[in-house]
Amino acid sequence: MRDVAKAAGVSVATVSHVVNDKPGARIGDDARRRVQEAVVELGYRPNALAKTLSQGGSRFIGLVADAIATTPFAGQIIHGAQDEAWKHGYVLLVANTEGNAAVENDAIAMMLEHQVHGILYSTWYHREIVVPDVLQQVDTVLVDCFAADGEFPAVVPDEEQGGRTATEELLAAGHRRIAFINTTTPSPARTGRLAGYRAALEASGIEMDESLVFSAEPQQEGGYRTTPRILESGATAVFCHNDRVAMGLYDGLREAGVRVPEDIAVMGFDNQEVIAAHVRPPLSTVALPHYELGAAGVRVLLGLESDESHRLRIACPAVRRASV
Amino acid sequence: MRDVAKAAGVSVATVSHVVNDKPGARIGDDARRRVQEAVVELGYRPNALAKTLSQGGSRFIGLVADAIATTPFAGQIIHGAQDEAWKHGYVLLVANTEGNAAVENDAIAMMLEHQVHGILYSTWYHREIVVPDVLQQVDTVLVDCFAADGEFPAVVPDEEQGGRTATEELLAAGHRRIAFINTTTPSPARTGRLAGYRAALEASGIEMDESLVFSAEPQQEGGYRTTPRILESGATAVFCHNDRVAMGLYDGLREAGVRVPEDIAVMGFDNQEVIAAHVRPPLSTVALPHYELGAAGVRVLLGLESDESHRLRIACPAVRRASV
DNA sequence: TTGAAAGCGCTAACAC
DNA sequence: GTGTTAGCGCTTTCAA
Repeated sequence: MRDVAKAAGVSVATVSHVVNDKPGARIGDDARRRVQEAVVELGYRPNALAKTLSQGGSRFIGLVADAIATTPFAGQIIHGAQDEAWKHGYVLLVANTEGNAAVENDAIAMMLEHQVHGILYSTWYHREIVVPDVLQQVDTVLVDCFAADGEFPAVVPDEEQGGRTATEELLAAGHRRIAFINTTTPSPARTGRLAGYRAALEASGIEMDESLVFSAEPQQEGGYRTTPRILESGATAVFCHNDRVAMGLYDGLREAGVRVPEDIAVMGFDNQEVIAAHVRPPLSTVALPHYELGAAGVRVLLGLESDESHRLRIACPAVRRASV
Repeated sequence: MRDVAKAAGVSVATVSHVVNDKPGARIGDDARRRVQEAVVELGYRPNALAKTLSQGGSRFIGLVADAIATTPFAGQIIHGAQDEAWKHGYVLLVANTEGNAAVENDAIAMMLEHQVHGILYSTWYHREIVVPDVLQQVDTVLVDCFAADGEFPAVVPDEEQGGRTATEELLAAGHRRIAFINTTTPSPARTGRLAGYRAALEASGIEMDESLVFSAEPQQEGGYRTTPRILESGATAVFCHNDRVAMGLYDGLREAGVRVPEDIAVMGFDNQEVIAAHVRPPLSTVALPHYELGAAGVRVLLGLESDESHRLRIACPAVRRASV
């Protein structure tokens, strides 16, 4: 910057004013032009760190994720967070902890030392967590998770609406006898999606038949194993707790010679690209709004959006393909 | 830091020395203790940015990725890069461009302004690229991609060794008539894996039968459609260009009533978790070493590792499951 | 309309 | 052993 000033024959203060296009600064057209020329001439780039130091308060937002490597989900959260952060002139500092508490602490310490404006603490599936102590020291928003006492603002997927949506898709296709393969794992997803399923049936005036609700491990295996009972139940449509279960169900159905969607309609949940878009037939499902979760996270961190309840629920939209 | 100095009754220089545990600095036990107490007392955290400013040269490494959101692969590169960077006291600045050149330029500019030590430029699948101009201004290493003229150091998967490994797995299981479903897309993966397949057969003294090499789109659909021809070929084993093709082949095989691995063995490539580990039977495959790619990338960036050819090839290990 | 100078939090050379 | 001081690159009064 000094060099630029020298080259343009002005002071560093003037350079600062023109490169930042300071509002209340009257700079002569001539000086301004000379500075701009010098800038390109010398290939000058401001030093963001020095700027931060002198202004106090950086433009960093920290994002700590527990499973960047193992699922595509974290990637979408990062993507959403980053787009939104950039939009407001912030930059993401990402740390991957793979669930290790020590790493997590180091990561957060490192972020604090880098003067992050705030931290987004995210998990790869929606759940309740206990928040690490260090986070008390900094503005934090929970993404895809929440604290028991609600002491931190959180952004989560709207599981119930998602379950309702999935069921409604099936209802809209004319089905009345709709099975639901729920997960065996206690989680907001389990209770929320079930509540949504119930709500949708009720809204359609269909009486809930408990024998149509099954439990299975939330993997392919679970869906596969449930197939015989689905077939016996006389259901004409199945809402699966997630896409992987649906994939297992596909396997079972195929072995039994039952066609999708002609003989039975299938609805998934999660919209896991590699699976949903590419099984045969492509799976209709409900998307987990990871991108939006990340984006909304930075919005609440920056105070641009908020929710009285401290728990912002993001809608899970239906993704129609060919299994319904 | 001033506060700590005051509280401990010493100078800031002394504080600096003890918090950084400076080697050639003789500090009295007493003073050291007082400083440490003051540090915890006041909850002092060094300002990493100020440190950077004063030392010149930051501890940031930039990682620009083209598809964080759409594949789990980028996540693994990030993870590997981050672990390795941390090991050397560096921190990752991540930017996701989703292939958009403008975004990419902004991202790189932002990194430069943050004084990154260097940049890792990565793509989600192995390919040749033309490197953006800005990267001339900074130490760069290409990860999972390479420049035509080899002007930048690159770290890529060893496709040929991978193809050889996959074929050897099948050979080791006693197969002699091994089909290969290659991709239709020109790429290092296509030529490399084929070369590896050839090399493995040759090393086993098996004459190459060109009619056993098929071409298919690198998706489920491609694998599915190739099934009839595989069946006609009389092959007892199939090496698929990737896991998705294998997944499609599974579908075709199942419909034809052919069992894996009893009637035919299948080998994939990529080790795409969601697919490979969960199809039925679990798919044996060869892993793309994304984690290692990221880690090796920072190593060469930091000058810890290098390759005369400017193209470091990382091994693709076999992952044995139940399809062979 | 422009420039001088103080200060952001820290390190490093050197003096004491 | 420990303190003084001069920067690091920038912003921001305030004076000229």
